[in-house]
Amino acid sequence: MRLRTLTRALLARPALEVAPALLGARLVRDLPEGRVVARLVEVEAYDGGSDPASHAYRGRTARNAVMFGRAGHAYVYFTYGMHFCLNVVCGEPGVATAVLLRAVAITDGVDIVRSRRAGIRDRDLARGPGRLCKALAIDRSLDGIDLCDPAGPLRLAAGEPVDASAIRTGPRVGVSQAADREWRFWIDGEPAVSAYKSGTKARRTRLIGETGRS
DNA sequence: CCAGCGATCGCCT
DNA sequence: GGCGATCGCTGGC
Repeated sequence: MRLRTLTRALLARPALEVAPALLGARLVRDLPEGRVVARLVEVEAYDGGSDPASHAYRGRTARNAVMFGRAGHAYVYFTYGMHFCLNVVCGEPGVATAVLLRAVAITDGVDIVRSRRAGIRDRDLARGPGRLCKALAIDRSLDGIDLCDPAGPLRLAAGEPVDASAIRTGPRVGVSQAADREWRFWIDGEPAVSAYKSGTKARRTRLIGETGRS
Protein backbone atom coordinates (compact mmCIF):
# COMPACT_ATOMS: atom_id res chain seq x y z
CA MET A 1 0.00 0.00 0.00
CA ARG A 2 1.19 3.44 -0.93
CA LEU A 3 1.13 5.81 2.00
CA ARG A 4 1.40 9.52 1.45
CA THR A 5 1.86 11.46 4.70
CA LEU A 6 -0.51 14.38 5.17
CA THR A 7 0.95 17.85 4.75
CA ARG A 8 1.10 20.18 7.72
CA ALA A 9 -0.65 22.86 5.63
CA LEU A 10 -3.78 20.72 5.56
CA LEU A 11 -3.83 20.70 9.37
CA ALA A 12 -2.79 24.33 10.01
CA ARG A 13 -6.39 25.46 9.69
CA PRO A 14 -9.26 25.77 12.19
CA ALA A 15 -10.27 22.43 13.71
CA LEU A 16 -13.78 22.85 12.41
CA GLU A 17 -12.43 22.75 8.87
CA VAL A 18 -9.85 20.06 9.49
CA ALA A 19 -12.21 17.63 11.24
CA PRO A 20 -14.39 16.67 8.24
CA ALA A 21 -11.32 16.73 5.99
CA LEU A 22 -9.71 14.03 8.14
CA LEU A 23 -12.53 11.53 7.58
CA GLY A 24 -11.26 8.77 5.33
CA ALA A 25 -7.61 9.63 6.03
CA ARG A 26 -5.32 6.93 7.35
CA LEU A 27 -3.66 6.56 10.71
CA VAL A 28 -0.44 4.54 10.40
CA ARG A 29 1.12 2.90 13.45
CA ASP A 30 4.42 1.06 13.35
CA LEU A 31 4.82 -1.44 16.17
CA PRO A 32 7.42 -4.13 16.90
CA GLU A 33 4.87 -6.70 15.66
CA GLY A 34 4.30 -4.85 12.40
CA ARG A 35 2.34 -2.07 10.80
CA VAL A 36 -1.26 -1.21 11.56
CA VAL A 37 -3.18 1.02 9.14
CA ALA A 38 -6.60 2.40 9.97
CA ARG A 39 -9.18 4.60 8.32
CA LEU A 40 -10.60 7.55 10.28
CA VAL A 41 -14.38 7.25 10.53
CA GLU A 42 -15.30 9.54 13.46
CA VAL A 43 -13.74 12.77 14.79
CA GLU A 44 -14.62 15.81 16.90
CA ALA A 45 -13.43 19.42 16.71
CA TYR A 46 -12.31 21.35 19.81
CA ASP A 47 -11.73 25.05 19.49
CA GLY A 48 -9.49 26.07 22.38
CA GLY A 49 -10.11 29.47 23.94
CA SER A 50 -13.60 29.88 22.51
CA ASP A 51 -14.78 26.36 23.38
CA PRO A 52 -15.80 25.59 26.98
CA ALA A 53 -15.51 21.86 26.25
CA SER A 54 -11.84 22.13 25.25
CA HIS A 55 -9.03 21.25 27.63
CA ALA A 56 -7.45 24.51 26.46
CA TYR A 57 -10.43 26.71 27.36
CA ARG A 58 -8.84 27.97 30.57
CA GLY A 59 -5.44 28.50 29.05
CA ARG A 60 -2.18 26.68 28.79
CA THR A 61 -1.15 24.07 31.37
CA ALA A 62 1.51 21.40 31.50
CA ARG A 63 -0.96 18.82 30.22
CA ASN A 64 -2.35 20.71 27.24
CA ALA A 65 0.83 22.53 26.19
CA VAL A 66 1.16 20.61 22.92
CA MET A 67 -2.16 22.01 21.70
CA PHE A 68 -0.68 25.50 21.77
CA GLY A 69 2.14 24.41 19.48
CA ARG A 70 2.48 23.60 15.82
CA ALA A 71 -0.22 21.87 13.80
CA GLY A 72 0.22 18.21 12.97
CA HIS A 73 1.47 17.12 16.37
CA ALA A 74 -0.24 14.62 18.66
CA TYR A 75 -1.96 15.76 21.86
CA VAL A 76 -2.41 12.60 23.93
CA TYR A 77 -4.14 12.87 27.29
CA PHE A 78 -4.95 10.44 30.09
CA THR A 79 -8.45 10.35 31.56
CA TYR A 80 -10.73 8.41 33.93
CA GLY A 81 -7.65 6.95 35.53
CA MET A 82 -7.16 4.42 32.72
CA HIS A 83 -7.77 5.69 29.18
CA PHE A 84 -5.74 7.64 26.66
CA CYS A 85 -7.20 9.80 23.89
CA LEU A 86 -5.48 11.09 20.75
CA ASN A 87 -5.91 14.54 19.19
CA VAL A 88 -4.40 16.11 16.10
CA VAL A 89 -3.26 19.67 16.80
CA CYS A 90 -4.62 22.13 14.23
CA GLY A 91 -4.34 25.83 13.47
CA GLU A 92 -1.51 28.27 13.95
CA PRO A 93 0.93 28.14 16.88
CA GLY A 94 -0.59 29.85 19.92
CA VAL A 95 -4.12 28.87 18.90
CA ALA A 96 -5.12 25.73 20.80
CA THR A 97 -7.45 24.06 18.34
CA ALA A 98 -7.47 20.28 17.85
CA VAL A 99 -9.38 17.31 16.49
CA LEU A 100 -10.12 14.31 18.72
CA LEU A 101 -9.88 11.00 16.86
CA ARG A 102 -12.84 8.97 18.08
CA ALA A 103 -12.96 5.86 15.91
CA VAL A 104 -11.10 4.08 13.13
CA ALA A 105 -11.71 1.03 10.95
CA ILE A 106 -8.62 -1.20 10.83
CA THR A 107 -7.64 -1.81 7.19
CA ASP A 108 -4.25 -3.45 7.62
CA GLY A 109 -2.66 -5.39 10.47
CA VAL A 110 -5.95 -6.36 12.04
CA ASP A 111 -4.39 -9.54 13.44
CA ILE A 112 -1.96 -7.42 15.43
CA VAL A 113 -4.84 -5.43 16.89
CA ARG A 114 -6.88 -8.55 17.61
CA SER A 115 -4.04 -9.99 19.65
CA ARG A 116 -3.68 -6.69 21.52
CA ARG A 117 -7.41 -6.69 22.30
CA ALA A 118 -8.19 -10.36 22.77
CA GLY A 119 -11.86 -11.24 22.97
CA ILE A 120 -13.10 -7.94 21.55
CA ARG A 121 -15.47 -8.00 18.57
CA ASP A 122 -13.94 -6.54 15.39
CA ARG A 123 -16.35 -3.61 15.25
CA ASP A 124 -15.30 -2.60 18.78
CA LEU A 125 -11.53 -2.88 18.25
CA ALA A 126 -11.11 0.88 17.84
CA ARG A 127 -14.64 2.16 18.44
CA GLY A 128 -14.28 5.13 20.79
CA PRO A 129 -11.25 7.29 21.60
CA GLY A 130 -10.01 5.13 24.47
CA ARG A 131 -10.34 1.92 22.50
CA LEU A 132 -8.64 3.53 19.50
CA CYS A 133 -5.58 4.28 21.63
CA LYS A 134 -5.62 0.82 23.16
CA ALA A 135 -5.83 -0.77 19.70
CA LEU A 136 -2.90 1.23 18.33
CA ALA A 137 -0.76 1.19 21.50
CA ILE A 138 -0.96 4.95 21.99
CA ASP A 139 -0.13 6.48 25.36
CA ARG A 140 1.41 9.65 26.77
CA SER A 141 4.85 8.64 25.51
CA LEU A 142 3.54 9.75 22.10
CA ASP A 143 2.31 13.13 23.36
CA GLY A 144 3.85 15.82 21.17
CA ILE A 145 5.13 13.62 18.34
CA ASP A 146 4.88 14.90 14.78
CA LEU A 147 2.14 13.08 12.89
CA CYS A 148 3.43 14.59 9.63
CA ASP A 149 6.84 12.92 9.94
CA PRO A 150 6.96 10.10 7.36
CA ALA A 151 9.48 8.29 9.57
CA GLY A 152 7.54 8.66 12.80
CA PRO A 153 6.02 5.76 14.80
CA LEU A 154 2.52 7.18 14.36
CA ARG A 155 1.45 9.32 11.44
CA LEU A 156 -1.39 10.54 9.27
CA ALA A 157 -1.61 9.60 5.61
CA ALA A 158 -3.99 10.33 2.78
CA GLY A 159 -6.85 7.91 2.22
CA GLU A 160 -9.52 7.41 -0.36
CA PRO A 161 -11.77 10.49 -0.61
CA VAL A 162 -15.07 10.36 1.23
CA ASP A 163 -18.16 11.53 -0.60
CA ALA A 164 -19.53 14.66 1.09
CA SER A 165 -23.00 13.13 1.09
CA ALA A 166 -21.74 10.35 3.40
CA ILE A 167 -20.56 12.74 6.12
CA ARG A 168 -22.86 13.23 9.12
CA THR A 169 -22.59 15.72 11.98
CA GLY A 170 -23.97 15.86 15.51
CA PRO A 171 -23.23 16.91 19.09
CA ARG A 172 -19.95 15.80 20.63
CA VAL A 173 -20.00 12.71 22.84
CA GLY A 174 -19.67 12.98 26.61
CA VAL A 175 -19.52 16.77 26.53
CA SER A 176 -21.69 18.77 28.92
CA GLN A 177 -20.36 22.24 28.04
CA ALA A 178 -21.34 23.71 24.66
CA ALA A 179 -23.46 20.62 24.03
CA ASP A 180 -25.35 22.44 21.30
CA ARG A 181 -22.34 22.63 18.98
CA GLU A 182 -22.55 19.93 16.32
CA TRP A 183 -18.83 19.45 16.05
CA ARG A 184 -18.73 15.68 15.74
CA PHE A 185 -18.26 14.31 12.24
CA TRP A 186 -18.57 10.73 11.11
CA ILE A 187 -18.93 8.59 8.00
CA ASP A 188 -22.45 7.29 7.59
CA GLY A 189 -22.86 3.55 7.93
CA GLU A 190 -19.48 2.82 9.51
CA PRO A 191 -19.93 0.17 12.21
CA ALA A 192 -17.11 1.62 14.34
CA VAL A 193 -18.87 4.95 14.92
CA SER A 194 -19.72 5.56 18.58
CA ALA A 195 -23.17 5.15 20.00
CA TYR A 196 -24.20 8.66 20.98
CA LYS A 197 -24.10 9.63 24.63
CA SER A 198 -24.71 13.21 25.60
CA GLY A 199 -22.92 14.93 28.46
CA THR A 200 -24.41 14.75 31.94
CA LYS A 201 -25.75 18.29 31.85
CA ALA A 202 -27.45 17.75 28.52
CA ARG A 203 -28.88 14.47 29.76
CA ARG A 204 -30.38 16.16 32.79
CA THR A 205 -32.09 18.74 30.63
CA ARG A 206 -33.47 16.08 28.29
CA LEU A 207 -31.67 17.31 25.21
CA ILE A 208 -31.25 13.81 23.84
CA GLY A 209 -32.71 13.91 20.37
CA GLU A 210 -30.70 11.70 18.09
CA THR A 211 -29.08 8.36 18.34
CA GLY A 212 -25.84 9.11 16.57
CA ARG A 213 -26.59 6.54 13.91
CA SER A 214 -28.39 7.30 10.74
C1' DC B 1 -30.74 -2.88 22.98
C1' DC B 2 -30.37 0.19 26.91
C1' DA B 3 -29.43 2.17 31.58
C1' DG B 4 -26.60 1.92 35.55
C1' DC B 5 -22.31 1.57 37.79
C1' DG B 6 -17.55 0.81 39.32
C1' DA B 7 -12.80 1.27 38.06
C1' DT B 8 -8.87 4.41 38.88
C1' DC B 9 -5.84 8.63 38.93
C1' DG B 10 -3.99 12.99 36.91
C1' DC B 11 -5.43 17.48 36.76
C1' DC B 12 -7.32 21.73 38.15
C1' DT B 13 -10.20 24.30 41.65
C1' DG C 1 -11.35 17.09 47.00
C1' DG C 2 -14.12 16.40 42.85
C1' DC C 3 -14.49 15.09 38.43
C1' DG C 4 -13.48 13.71 33.67
C1' DA C 5 -13.44 14.60 25.41
C1' DT C 6 -14.32 6.41 28.76
C1' DC C 7 -14.96 1.53 28.94
C1' DG C 8 -16.69 -3.04 30.04
C1' DC C 9 -19.74 -5.63 32.70
C1' DT C 10 -24.27 -6.49 34.74
C1' DG C 11 -29.11 -6.84 34.90
C1' DG C 12 -33.56 -5.69 32.87
C1' DC C 13 -36.78 -5.80 29.00
